[in-house]
Amino acid sequence: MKRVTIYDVAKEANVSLATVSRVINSVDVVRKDTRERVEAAIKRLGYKPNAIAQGLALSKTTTIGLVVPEASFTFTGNVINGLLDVARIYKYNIMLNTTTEGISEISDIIESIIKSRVDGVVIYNDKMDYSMLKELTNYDIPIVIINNKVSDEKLSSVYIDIARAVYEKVDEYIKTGRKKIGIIQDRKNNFACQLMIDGAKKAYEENGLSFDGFIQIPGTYRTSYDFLSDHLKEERYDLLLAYRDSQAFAAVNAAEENGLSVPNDLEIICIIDTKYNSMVRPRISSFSIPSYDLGAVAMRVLTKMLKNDDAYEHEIELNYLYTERESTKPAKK
Amino acid sequence: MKRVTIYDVAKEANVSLATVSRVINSVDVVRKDTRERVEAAIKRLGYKPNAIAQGLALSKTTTIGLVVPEASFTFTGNVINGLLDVARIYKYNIMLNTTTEGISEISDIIESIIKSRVDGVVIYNDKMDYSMLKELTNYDIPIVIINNKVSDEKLSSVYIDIARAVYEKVDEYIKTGRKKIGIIQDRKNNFACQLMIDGAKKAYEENGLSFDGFIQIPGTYRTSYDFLSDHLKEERYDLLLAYRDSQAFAAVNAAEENGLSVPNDLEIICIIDTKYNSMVRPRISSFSIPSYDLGAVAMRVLTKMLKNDDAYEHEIELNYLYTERESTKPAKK
DNA sequence: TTGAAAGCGCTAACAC
DNA sequence: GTGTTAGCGCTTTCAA
Repeated sequence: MKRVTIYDVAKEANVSLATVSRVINSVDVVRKDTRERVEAAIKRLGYKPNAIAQGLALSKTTTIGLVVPEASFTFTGNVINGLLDVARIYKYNIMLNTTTEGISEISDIIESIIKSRVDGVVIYNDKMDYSMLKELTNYDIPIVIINNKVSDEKLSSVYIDIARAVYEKVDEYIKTGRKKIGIIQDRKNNFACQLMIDGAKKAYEENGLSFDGFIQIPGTYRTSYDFLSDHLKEERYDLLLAYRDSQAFAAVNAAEENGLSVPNDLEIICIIDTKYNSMVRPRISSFSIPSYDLGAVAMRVLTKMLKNDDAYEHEIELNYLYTERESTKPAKK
Repeated sequence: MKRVTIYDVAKEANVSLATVSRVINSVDVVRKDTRERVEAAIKRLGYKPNAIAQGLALSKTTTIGLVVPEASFTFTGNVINGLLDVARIYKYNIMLNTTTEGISEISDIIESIIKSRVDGVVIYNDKMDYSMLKELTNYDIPIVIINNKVSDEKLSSVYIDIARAVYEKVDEYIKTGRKKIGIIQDRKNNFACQLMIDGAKKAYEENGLSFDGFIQIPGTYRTSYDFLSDHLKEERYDLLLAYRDSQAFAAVNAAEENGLSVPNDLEIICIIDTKYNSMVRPRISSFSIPSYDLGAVAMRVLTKMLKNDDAYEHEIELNYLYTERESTKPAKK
C-alpha cells in the first residue's frame, strides 16, 4: 500500500496541496464545499499526514523526550502513566529513554534526544547528573526535572520535599522517645536517600542529638535483605526508614526472621508508596508520594513552557501524605 | 543557540554539504584529510544531524513504536527493559504508547503510530484487538506481537505457552489427588486468563473430569482480595492459580485471614514472576516467565524484519520454568 | 478563497 | 574524491 501524500489528496480533490494543508490544519479560510471535497478525498484515500515532514517544515515535532531510570518500573510506572495521560491530551508523542548504570550512556541519550529534535524533555532520574543538564540546556530546549529542586530559564522542576517528610517523622519519633532510627541505603536512589539523611540530621540536631543511623549496605552483600538479616542481629533499632517498598519488605522479613516482631520490636516506614505496601503483611506504613501527579504535573508544566505561557511556577512542590499502616505503632491520639 | 545545520558545517569546513553527509554517514570514499576537516568542523560547531530531516529524506525514522498496557509496569517494565536494551544496540528510538481501558483510544494510537512513520511496531497488549492489527497491517509496517501466537507476512510474535504451563501443572495436581483447582479471574489480563482456563480444561478432560474452577470476581467487589475473603469461606480449594503477583498475594492474604494456612490447607501458584513473589511470606511459587527476554527477542525479531533478513521465525515460543517456593507443598521426589 | 513556490535539513544519484 | 541538484512531504508567505 503506497503511502498516500498530500499531493495525492490534492489531485483527488482537484485542489492544490496548499488547500489540503489548510484543511488538515483547520485554517479557517477554506470555503465549505471545497473543505468537504478535501475531507472526502482524505477519507477515501486513507490519508494520514506525515508527522516527519510536518516536523521538518515546522521545526516542531510535538514529541517530547522522556528519560527515566531503567530497572523496576513499579514506582516509575505511575509517573509515566501520569505523564502519558497528560501528553495524550495535548497530542504529544513520547520518546522513551532509560538510563542505565553505565555512566557513559548518558551522552548517548543526550545525543539521541538532540538528534530527534524533540520539543521538550522530562527527566526523572535519581542519580541526577548535572553535566547532563548543562549540556541539554545548551540546546535551549525546555526541560522539566522530576524529583529534584532546580530551576533556570528553560528548566523547571516538580518534586516532593522528602527531606521534610523524613524530618517531621524523625522529629516525632525522637520526641516520643524512640531515638534509635536507621535509614537504609538505597543504591539505586542515592539522591533521594541523601535527602532522607538530610531530613533526619536536621531533626536530630534540632533535638540536640546527632544522627548516625545511616545503614550502608556493604558491596559484599548481594541484597539489602541479606545484609539486614545479619545486621539486625547486632543492632537494635526503634525505627527503620526505607525508600523503596522492596527495601521495606526486606527489613520486615529480616526482622521477623530474627525474632523481632514488627511493629512491636521494630517499626518500619517506607517513603514511596506502591500497591504492594498494602498487600504484604504487616502492611507497610508509608508516605504516599503522588507519583502519578509527579508525571502529570511535569507534563503540564512542559506544555506551558512549550507554548511560552509564562503563567507557571518553575519549582513546583507536591504534597505528600503519611499513611499509617501496620508496620508502625499507632500514634497516640 | 541557533541550531547548526549541515550547511553550516559545510561552510565551516569548506566543502559541499554532500561531503559532510558522507562523513556523518561514514561513506568511505572521502579522503582522509577532508574527512578530518569536516569532523573538526562538526565538533567545533557542535553539530548533530537532524533526525527528522534524515527521516524525511530516507523515508526511514529508525524509530519503532511500542504499545503496552498502561497501569502497572511491574511486569511490563521488564519487557520494556529487554526491548530497550536491544533497541539501544541497534540505535532505534522508542515511541511509547499505552492502551487504556477506553477502547476508542485504540484508533488514536494507530493514528499516532502511522503519522509518526515509525519503521516498525511492537505490541504487548493483553486485550489484543484484532481490528487494531488488521488496520496496522494495512499500512504494511512490520509488527511484532508479544504474548500472542499469531503471524502473517509482516507480522511475527513472541510468546509463552501459558496454556501448556497450566496444563502441565494442573495435570500433575490432578494425578496426585488434588483436584479442586481454581483459577482467579484477572480482568486486566483476560486473554492470558483464557489461556490458563484452556490449559486447565485440557488437563481435566484428559483425566476424565471437567473443569469448573474459574473464579469470576463479581463486579460488585472492588478487589479480588475482597471477593476471595468471602469466597474462601464457602469454597475449599486444593490449589489456586493466579496470573499476576498481586492476585496471588490477595489469595494468600484472604486464605490466611480465613484461618487457612498456605500451603497446607491451600496451595497457591502465580503465573508471572516478579521480584515481589520472593519478597512476601510465604514466598509464592510461580512460573518464571522470561519477561525481559520477551522484550529483547521481540526487538531482535523486529530488527530482522526491518532489514528484510528472512532468517528468523515468525512465531517464537519462549520457555518458562516453574519455580517452587513456599506457597506450594514440596513435590515428592 | 485558492494556487505557486520557497524552504525546512538531509540523502543519493549523477556529474565532474 | 567532491560538488550539484533533485527530491522526501509538508507549511507558509505572497500573488492572483
